[in-house]
Amino acid sequence: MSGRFVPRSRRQTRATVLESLLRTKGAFRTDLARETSLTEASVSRIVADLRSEKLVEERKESAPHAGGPTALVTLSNDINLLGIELSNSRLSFGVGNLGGTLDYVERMPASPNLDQDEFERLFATSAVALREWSHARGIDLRHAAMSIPGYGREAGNPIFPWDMARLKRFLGEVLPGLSLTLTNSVVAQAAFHRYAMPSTYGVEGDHLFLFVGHGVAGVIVNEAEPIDAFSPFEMGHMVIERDGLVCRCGHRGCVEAYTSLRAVSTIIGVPGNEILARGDRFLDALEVDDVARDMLRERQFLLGLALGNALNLHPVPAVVISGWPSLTPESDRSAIFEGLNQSLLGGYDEGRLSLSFIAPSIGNDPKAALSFAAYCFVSGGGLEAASDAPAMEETA
Amino acid sequence: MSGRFVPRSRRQTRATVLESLLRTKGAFRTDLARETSLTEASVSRIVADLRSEKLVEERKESAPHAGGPTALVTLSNDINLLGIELSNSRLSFGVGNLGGTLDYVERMPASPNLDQDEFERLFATSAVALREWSHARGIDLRHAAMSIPGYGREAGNPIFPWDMARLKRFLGEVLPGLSLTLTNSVVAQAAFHRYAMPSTYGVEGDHLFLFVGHGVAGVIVNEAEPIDAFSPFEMGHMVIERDGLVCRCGHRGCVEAYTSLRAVSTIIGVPGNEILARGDRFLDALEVDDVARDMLRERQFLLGLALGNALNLHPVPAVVISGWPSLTPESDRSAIFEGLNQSLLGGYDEGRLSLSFIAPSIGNDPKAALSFAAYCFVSGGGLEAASDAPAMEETA
DNA sequence: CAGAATAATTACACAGTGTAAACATGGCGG
DNA sequence: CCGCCATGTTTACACTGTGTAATTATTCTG
Repeated sequence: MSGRFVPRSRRQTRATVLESLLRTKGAFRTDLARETSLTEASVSRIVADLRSEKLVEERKESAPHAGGPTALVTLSNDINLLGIELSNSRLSFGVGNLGGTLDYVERMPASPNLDQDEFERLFATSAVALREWSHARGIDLRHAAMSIPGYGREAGNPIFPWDMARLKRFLGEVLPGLSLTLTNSVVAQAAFHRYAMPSTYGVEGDHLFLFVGHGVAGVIVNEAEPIDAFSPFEMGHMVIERDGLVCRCGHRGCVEAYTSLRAVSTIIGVPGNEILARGDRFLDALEVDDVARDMLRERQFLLGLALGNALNLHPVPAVVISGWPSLTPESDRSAIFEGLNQSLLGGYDEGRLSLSFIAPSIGNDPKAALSFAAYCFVSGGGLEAASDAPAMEETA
Repeated sequence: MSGRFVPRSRRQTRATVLESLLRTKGAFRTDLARETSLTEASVSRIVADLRSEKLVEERKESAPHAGGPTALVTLSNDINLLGIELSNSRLSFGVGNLGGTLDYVERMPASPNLDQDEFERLFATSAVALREWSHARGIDLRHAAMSIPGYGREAGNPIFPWDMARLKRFLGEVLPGLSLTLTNSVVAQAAFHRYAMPSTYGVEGDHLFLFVGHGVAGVIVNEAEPIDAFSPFEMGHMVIERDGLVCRCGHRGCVEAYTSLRAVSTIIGVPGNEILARGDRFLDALEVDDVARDMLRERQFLLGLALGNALNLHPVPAVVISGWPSLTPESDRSAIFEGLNQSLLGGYDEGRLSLSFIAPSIGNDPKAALSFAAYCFVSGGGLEAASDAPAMEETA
């Protein structure tokens, strides 16, 4: 049981410490030592290192009792990162710090079918402005991350069928000297929830975070693992009804064809963004009739059915759903549980699966990409990408 | 790029070396160094260590060219392990060595509903015989593994709903002083394929190994990861047909209800084990009529559909199917591809997904459990479980 | 302002590593 | 048959990150 000697690389320990600070937004050395499973001696050495590099700061703050810790270690706010976020409706990017504050934002409407040429045209000019802005302030960007819906499939991205090598090359040219990580939007969202939102949802531990928006996808959040190991969970194209509704992917009967924002907006005859904008009471606010309401219940049933199927393959103790179903009244939403009950092995049981809902967060782009950039920077130990270990460029 | 200094624990390096030897069935030191990413100096030290503990041996064997390696390092064959395998039709166990040779086997018929009391009665007497046998030969067992279908679910095992704590306690009492690992049957199968079969199937790299037997389950084999990190892949209870056939799990429309050996045997009116026994030409041999044959095609279509759904959630570049579909003619089997084509995102494409079939291996129990035991022993560095690091008892 | 309580730093020993030099082995040409 | 050559194997050494334990610093309490 004695914590035996298992040294890690310099980069790795630094990463552990920095990641802990990013998550907690500052901690005393004692707590740091506990969280990182290092001795206080090691923490002391590492913090001294990081401080000399101006990656962390210490603010005097004493505990209420005698002999408590004297200073709170926090990440420096002078580290600048770039986040780029592509979504179905817009392209946004911004510069911010490790605390998640955005200092520069630009958002441009974009079509769900934005092609790569258009993107390059759009971004090229903005990138010049961005560079001027940073240059004027003497800001140098330490890392950049771009999140893309559907990113990470071997088979290519079904939503934005871009050439990733070309994208990297392009960004490398437009933002010279800046290390960049591409990632899936849901992974970035997970980073956002973990690092930028103090405690939006009450789920601790491993869980599935599922988005029901234009697509139906999520991410398995494994607390014990680094975020870049999270696997995007593309549930949207599970066929649940043979010869069912036609989906944009070309198949029939996909979950997405039934439960996406687009499908819902067809049912109630209201554009998708308006549904989200109405928030909690959209069914009432939009005067949805009973027929449509029944259909929405049915759709939620199918969502539950598919979710159960997915959980049979990949069991997790908790699921958090974000999207339009989070905005329906509990009585309608119960259809999800009914669906779950018909597919989840052993049936749905509160004790074994905790299912919760959070309101879809809209309009905070590109904070998710920024959070992910922060994670990337930190998980590289705050060192330049070059020196040690395999580069993490290819992070999915 | 310079291979920086990242020491690992003694246990870990030993494990790496031993695992490599287990997989390759012997290697020259140079190759070992390459495979384990250690320097030859380190390999030298570790091999010297292992040799002094009689875990490995060196056999003189020189290369055909000048200055080649002089001795082949192999695992010792004097290390004895116990494998216990529970399946739907029998309970088997045996003692063997790291090379996979069984020196003692006992197989007992058991019902698919074998309950824990019966198991304990069955095993208790055999365990005495086993202990006498080993004692007479001065054999001491270094590790034991038991594989159980459906093992590893948080929610409990739907197939053998036993109390795992009690099972461990029982085995601990009947086989005192023997360290034991429980695992899922498919994980054990993966170990068997990796370590005991030189190259049964031509798949290299990550893949899904899918069994279609009494249940429909598989395992994702991730070459880069240790076997105990493999996740069992329970596809059998994915609901693919709402209000479809009743499944033994109580739900309707599960894959298993359509494609399990039991379902097939119902269609052609022949017991499941006979189907497998007939091998390659069971359709002809059993004089299956055209109606039944069409149904089997349909069932394979559903299997493909479900597989596509599963792969959407968890993409892998290759799938190997073992079970009755492996025994059907290619013309019938093509239905699987049709099903895949209707659910797999982007459709089925040879270039992106390699799907292959291998004959179901029957009658080799408990070799799979033995292979897994070998893996466990080796991945513990061949050290007693006590000393270092978190115990690996809980391996799923 | 002394004492108590805890935090933070530092000296030390240690384990596992890579580098590079020394040593060993077997085939080949003379 | 012998020395050379090419390669494999071992060893001496320096280095890094670690934990332990002793030392020093800080802040509250009485």
